[in-house]
Amino acid sequence: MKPTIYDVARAAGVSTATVSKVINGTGRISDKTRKRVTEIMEELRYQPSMVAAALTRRSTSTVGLMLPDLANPYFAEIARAVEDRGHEFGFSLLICSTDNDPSKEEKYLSLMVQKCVDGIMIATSTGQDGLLRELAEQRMPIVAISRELPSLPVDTVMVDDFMGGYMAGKHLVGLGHRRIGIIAEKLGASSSPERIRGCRQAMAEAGIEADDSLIAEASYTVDGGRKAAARLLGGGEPPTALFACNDVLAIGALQAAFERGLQVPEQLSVVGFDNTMLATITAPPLTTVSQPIQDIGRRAFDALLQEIRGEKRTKQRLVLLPELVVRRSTAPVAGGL
Amino acid sequence: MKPTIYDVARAAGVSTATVSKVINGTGRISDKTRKRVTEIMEELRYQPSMVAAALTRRSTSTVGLMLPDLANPYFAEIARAVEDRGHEFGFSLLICSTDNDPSKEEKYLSLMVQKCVDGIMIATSTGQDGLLRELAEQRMPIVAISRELPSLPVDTVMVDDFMGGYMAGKHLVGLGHRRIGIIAEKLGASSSPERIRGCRQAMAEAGIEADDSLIAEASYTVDGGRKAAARLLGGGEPPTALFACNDVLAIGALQAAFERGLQVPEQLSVVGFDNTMLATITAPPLTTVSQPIQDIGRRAFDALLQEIRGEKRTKQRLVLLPELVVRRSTAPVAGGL
DNA sequence: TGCCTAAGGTTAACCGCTTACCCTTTAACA
DNA sequence: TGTTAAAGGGTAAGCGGTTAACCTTAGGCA
Repeated sequence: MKPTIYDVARAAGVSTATVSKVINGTGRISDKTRKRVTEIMEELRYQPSMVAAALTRRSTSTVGLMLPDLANPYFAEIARAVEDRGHEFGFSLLICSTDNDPSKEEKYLSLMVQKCVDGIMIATSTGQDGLLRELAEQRMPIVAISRELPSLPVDTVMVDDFMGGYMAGKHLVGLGHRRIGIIAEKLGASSSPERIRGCRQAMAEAGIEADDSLIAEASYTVDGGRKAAARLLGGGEPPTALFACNDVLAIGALQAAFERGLQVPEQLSVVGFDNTMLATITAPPLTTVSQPIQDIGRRAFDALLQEIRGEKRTKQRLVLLPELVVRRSTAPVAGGL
Repeated sequence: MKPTIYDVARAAGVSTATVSKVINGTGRISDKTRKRVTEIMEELRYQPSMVAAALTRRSTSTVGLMLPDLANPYFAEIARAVEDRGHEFGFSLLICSTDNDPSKEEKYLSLMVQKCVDGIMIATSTGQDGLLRELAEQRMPIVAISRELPSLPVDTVMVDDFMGGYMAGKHLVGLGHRRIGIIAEKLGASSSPERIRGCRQAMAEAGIEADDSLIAEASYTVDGGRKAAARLLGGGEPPTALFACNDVLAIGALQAAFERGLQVPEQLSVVGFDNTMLATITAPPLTTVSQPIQDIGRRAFDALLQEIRGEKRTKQRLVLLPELVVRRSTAPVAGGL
């Protein structure tokens, strides 16, 4: 049987209170006693039970992380960043993949409450009513990552999607493109609309009229991107450049181009978004708008931690700047400027 | 304040024991009482605390998952598979990325013990002494995923690495290749050696002599693979085919080929291993040995669950068969057979 | 010498559930 | 009518820690 604090106390000839104080470095304990207790703990290979401690402390040192799919590289990278930052402060993670399924969201949210997480990070577009709203109103620490939960009193850490879209658009316009297709995620609550708006702003500044026939919706998969791109490229007057609202979709676009025998970037430029590791391994490597994923994960955790510790009075909204990473999937429009 | 079981009991005019029985469906409770208690719980929005329950039940319904890096697609996919299977049975996951750093491994192992996980899944090559051995000997449920822990009494779920290597080798040999370079992970305890052995077996059967100058070690990154491939391709009599011990390394090989101006597959064939999503997005798409990742995750969890429930007497070693997925990165050797 | 205080511990209640065991009521049955 | 037993629920002792409050001792100081 695993030794308990009682075993340690008995062996050391002290009370459990003393042992507890030694473990936590609280209270006043003489060096002599501290040393003896420490030795006994070592000897018994004692590991304090965090679940018992959690019960009295009313804190589990665990935070929940809800995301659409852990197998998606973007979210896996986010999760890793949060994990690392959390561990630095002694927190561990309860990760749940929702597949953007509202019923799973609700179920996992409830799980997190039952497991008594100290706070929740949400990287999934989610219903803003039901349990989540209830929790937010009860002041459960919550931070939204990369997606907004506009009607809820929670912290938000995200990238400037509009600016990112603008950068992508500007880049393409600068290369002389005037027919620019856009591939967007389906989800209403996703970040695509802002990215699109940004891209169109850049186009508008160059005097290019918005053309809704140049926007295609896709499901959040490579294949979704491929099909959407195929639709755009198969149209009457096909675009010379494609802006995909994330790297996964951009990869689909690359594939669609390949299938039509279009050279990238000579005959078609492609820009992605996120700058996941995927962008570095495509051929050609993908020009993309880079999200500071490490930073997002870290800041999001830090914000949550402040909430947990009650160090904050007001909800904050942190918007980080994206950066354009030019690789080899974009080039001046065919035929020159 | 969150309502407790006492609040529910009081409001329903019953004892906490009764409420507990209603929650867990144990004991004998009349329909009338059950209904009343259920209604009160709903009304109070009561969520039972799993941490309190864990303390008395001595079970947290949580399993630990140790892997090298959650941001690595292969492990992210494993994690996702385990997560899904776990949730089916009411278990959640405590994920820790070790970066193959022995000190982190030890630290996270200790964390898992303190958090009282019901079992541990290890997908990281790890020191087999220290805490892990101790736990294994104390019959803590443990299963090794994809890597063996030979000297420890634990269950193992893995793919037949030898066979996978053999399939890759056979495929290349069948295409007429005779100079086949191999890119291996560095780590001693990794699965590379078996994969290499399999590949060489296939070569030997074709009458090709082993040539150690055709093996290059790489760190587990795209860049590592790129450098290793560059070394092999830069040699005196360069190989016409490359077998990389995983997809990440294979992608590096693809890049190295591109840099040298070698056409894949016309001038160089490349085979990977794992069949992660990466293999589908490279250009050309990667021929690779497929691991049944879903299956591995699922089986591994099932084995662990059996251990946890004490339904098993003997340790088992489950070896799944890989499958060769031929895409477009391999072709008959230049110059024909 | 007497009083005060700091140092170093101890006591015991409590955290929110679970569960072995016990008690009461009622119906069945001989 | 008395006996049993099943049904339905209550009692209370933990689970392994934490912590407020309290106790004891000894040194400092007037």
